[in-house]
Amino acid sequence: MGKELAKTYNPKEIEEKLYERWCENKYFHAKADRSKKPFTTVMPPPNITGKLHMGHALDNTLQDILIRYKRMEGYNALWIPGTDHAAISTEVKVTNQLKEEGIDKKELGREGFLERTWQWKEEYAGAIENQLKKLGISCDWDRERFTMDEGCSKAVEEVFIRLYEKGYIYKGSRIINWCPVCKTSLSDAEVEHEEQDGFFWHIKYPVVGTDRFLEIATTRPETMLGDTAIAVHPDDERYKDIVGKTAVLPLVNREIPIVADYYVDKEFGTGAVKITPAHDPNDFEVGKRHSLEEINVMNDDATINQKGGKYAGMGRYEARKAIVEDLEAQGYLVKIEPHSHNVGTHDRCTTTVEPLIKQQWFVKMEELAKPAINALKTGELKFVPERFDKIYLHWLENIKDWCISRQIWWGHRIPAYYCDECKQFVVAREMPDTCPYCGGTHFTQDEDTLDTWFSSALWPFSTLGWPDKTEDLDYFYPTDVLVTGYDIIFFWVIRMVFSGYEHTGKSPFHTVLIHGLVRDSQGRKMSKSLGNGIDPLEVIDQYGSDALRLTLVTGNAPGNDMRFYHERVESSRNFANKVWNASRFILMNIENEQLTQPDVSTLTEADKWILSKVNTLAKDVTENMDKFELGIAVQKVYDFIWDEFCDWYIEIAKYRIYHKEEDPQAANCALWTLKTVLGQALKMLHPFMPFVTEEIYSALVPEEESLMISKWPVYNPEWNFASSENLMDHMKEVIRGIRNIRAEMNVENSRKTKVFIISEDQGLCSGMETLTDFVKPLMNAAEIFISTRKEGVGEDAVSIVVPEITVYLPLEDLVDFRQEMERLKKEEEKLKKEISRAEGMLANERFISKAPEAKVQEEREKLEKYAQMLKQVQERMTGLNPS
RNA sequence: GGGGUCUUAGCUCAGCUGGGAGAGCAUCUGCCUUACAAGCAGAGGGUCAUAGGUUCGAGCCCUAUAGGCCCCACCA
Repeated sequence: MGKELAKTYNPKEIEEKLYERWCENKYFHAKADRSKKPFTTVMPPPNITGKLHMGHALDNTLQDILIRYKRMEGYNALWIPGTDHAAISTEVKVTNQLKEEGIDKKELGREGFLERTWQWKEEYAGAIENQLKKLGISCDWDRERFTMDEGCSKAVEEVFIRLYEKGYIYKGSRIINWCPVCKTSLSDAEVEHEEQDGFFWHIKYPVVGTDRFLEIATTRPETMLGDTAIAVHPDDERYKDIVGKTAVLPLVNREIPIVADYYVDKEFGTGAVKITPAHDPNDFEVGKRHSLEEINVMNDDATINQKGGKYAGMGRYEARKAIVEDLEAQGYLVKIEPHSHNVGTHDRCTTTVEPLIKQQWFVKMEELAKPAINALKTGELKFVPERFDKIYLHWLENIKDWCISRQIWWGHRIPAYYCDECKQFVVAREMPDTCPYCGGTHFTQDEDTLDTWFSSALWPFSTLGWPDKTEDLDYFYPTDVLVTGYDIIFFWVIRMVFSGYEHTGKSPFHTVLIHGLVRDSQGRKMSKSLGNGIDPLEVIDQYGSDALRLTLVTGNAPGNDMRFYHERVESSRNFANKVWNASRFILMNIENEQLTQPDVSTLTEADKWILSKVNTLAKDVTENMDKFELGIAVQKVYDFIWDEFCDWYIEIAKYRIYHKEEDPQAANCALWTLKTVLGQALKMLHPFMPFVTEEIYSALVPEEESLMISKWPVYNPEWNFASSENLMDHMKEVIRGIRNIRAEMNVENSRKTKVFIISEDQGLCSGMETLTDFVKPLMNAAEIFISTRKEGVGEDAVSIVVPEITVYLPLEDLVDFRQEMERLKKEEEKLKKEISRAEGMLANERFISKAPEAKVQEEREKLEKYAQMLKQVQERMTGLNPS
């Protein structure tokens, strides 16, 4: 900060400069150091699919607040950044980019495509890094990682092999979710279910050997080409006699059995279900139970294959139409009913997923899930807020085997090698020399890659060097807190936890801090299709990084979604400016001053009051931070700075500053207090608004290296001044009362009055006496008289009653006795109401006996206070009475 | 079908373990008072969704109800 300080805070001038300075000085870098306690967190790696959105800004702001706070508290704070290769998402993006250039990815081939995708990665990871830097986040860039870098890839391979050797990974032919556009299998978590309007087609199947027909209802008539049975409920009287018989599949003319299975719901549809084991997960299970044939009638692109006879080559919806037409023509279609049902779609491309039977790799989940479930029950892991426990547990307790193989190129290739001779495979770290089954010497690696979450599941320890036993791993792991949105608990958090237990024997973190989504001003999800996304960079450009950060962390409870709109950022920006200007005032006045710490005895009541306040603030804010109540914490700092420090203390301190020549010692007290309190406040504000605070602090305390590595304030009982706080509370009441009356009576600002402050409390009087010079401008007073007895006040004064004090403002010509009486009557009424409320409570025996003593005492004191005030009001009314 | 969450000032939301309802924005009234008009001082504005219950005491805990949002689930 130079001598010429801008009147308004200009973030652009300082943000980049400060960030560079922090980086150059390696403040973000942490290395293992046994003399300090570590605090570790890993960044949820953003996907390299595009630029960051507001959700990332929130996620990283929260992490930065925590890490900066812990760093200032003296922890060896490590925050590991990185990006995720985002397998399918990225492959889709690159494929589309190629398509725009008129290139089919198959033309490029695997190697060419991967080369192209690595280029993409370089470009986007770089852009993401720049965005994060604009946000001011203090992660250790020296440790930046990527889920497909060498170390992470090594961890992935190691995990795959270990789980395979343990029997937890297996290859099997099962029904999986298939995306016909991406042409890959998907895990259950990647399928989104959405309600869609469709139809129920009722079709009748002739029962062989009878003249009966069996009517079934289906939402997907095209799958009938693969029907291998009809199922009814075993106890269904309607169908009991035909169980065991066969029916003829219309159009196909295949004879299929009628089986009984408890899966069927008698009440639903017609009570008879066509069974297509190859195209429906439930039917697949039924098929297994009854040893039914599995007929796959679809190709990978969801067109009908040659098993579908005349429909071969048609798309699934085209085939549906043709089949329905044929059924109708041949008299098998009974009716069509509208019906809405859930359709599974691929979360990355929204294509309707097709259940298909495929050879895939799976992770057996039952055993892995157990310690992850236990972690929550023993408290080794906790969610903030707690309600996400249930979501986590419910998912884990119902977990099914995880399909981990993907038929795409971008990802970690499965370390399984097939013998070219006997086709058996070997899972190994390297391509084997000879086949253990047939002695063959030529192998081909499995073409498939792994689910993207397979590598991110290892993120908390793969980034610290695992599987090697590194010093970093030993020192920084397990990490402490994971910050992420509730939308990826299933995908990611759960998988990190069970992976952590399986491979390191520990939960990868003890706390998961969950946040919600950032929505637009109307509460809608920000999305590309709606075009309602707000670019964090644009907001930073307009209002500054600190303003964006403050906006994201205030006025929102953990785990809840928030709405984002410009007015909120504006008010955050205004706060940054407020801090800037208050500091500017202080800096202007301490320039060229040799401030010394005054003896406590020379401090005024006002100084002690604000010092006491900031001291208590440190305690409160620390407590909130430790409970992850970041929004509450920053609110308290905000209120302190704006309401207490700026609006009261600075105003009170001005008198001594302006009279420095007359009393340099008094000025020293005021300036020292201003500097000290501002310093403390800046520290507490720093995790939230790092730039403006650092910039000011470096001017305020130039002898210190940097605010971000300074010590977090700690509560000190010696700086707690209860009586000063009490005195100032009264003084503020008096001033507010006077301002109030003046505004109400339209007294011009230029009209300074005498002020008489009357209180029976001698201590209060002498305390106030010490402040008179300071507060004169605040109450627009010409002179202040303080006394225990009412004297020298004429009746043509307005009175203001506050606890223990009556204030008189001689406003002669403005005083209307009738009006003054009215006002006092209203005041009297109010007090009487308060008194009767307190009396009512205290008259309640059960309140006296059951409520805590402190509460009862509190009510007694209130009663006393109001009674006293009532007396003051009534005395004044008698005085006013002309009689 | 199961679970979660929300309903508080005109708007957006806080309100920690139950002890006299808060903020920001907006509105109204004065102020360019030598840090700040991105500001200062003052004001108005709420049956805390509804109905019960627990309690000396409920915005907060319990049970229903209504409406909104979200997640999970194999009802063809």
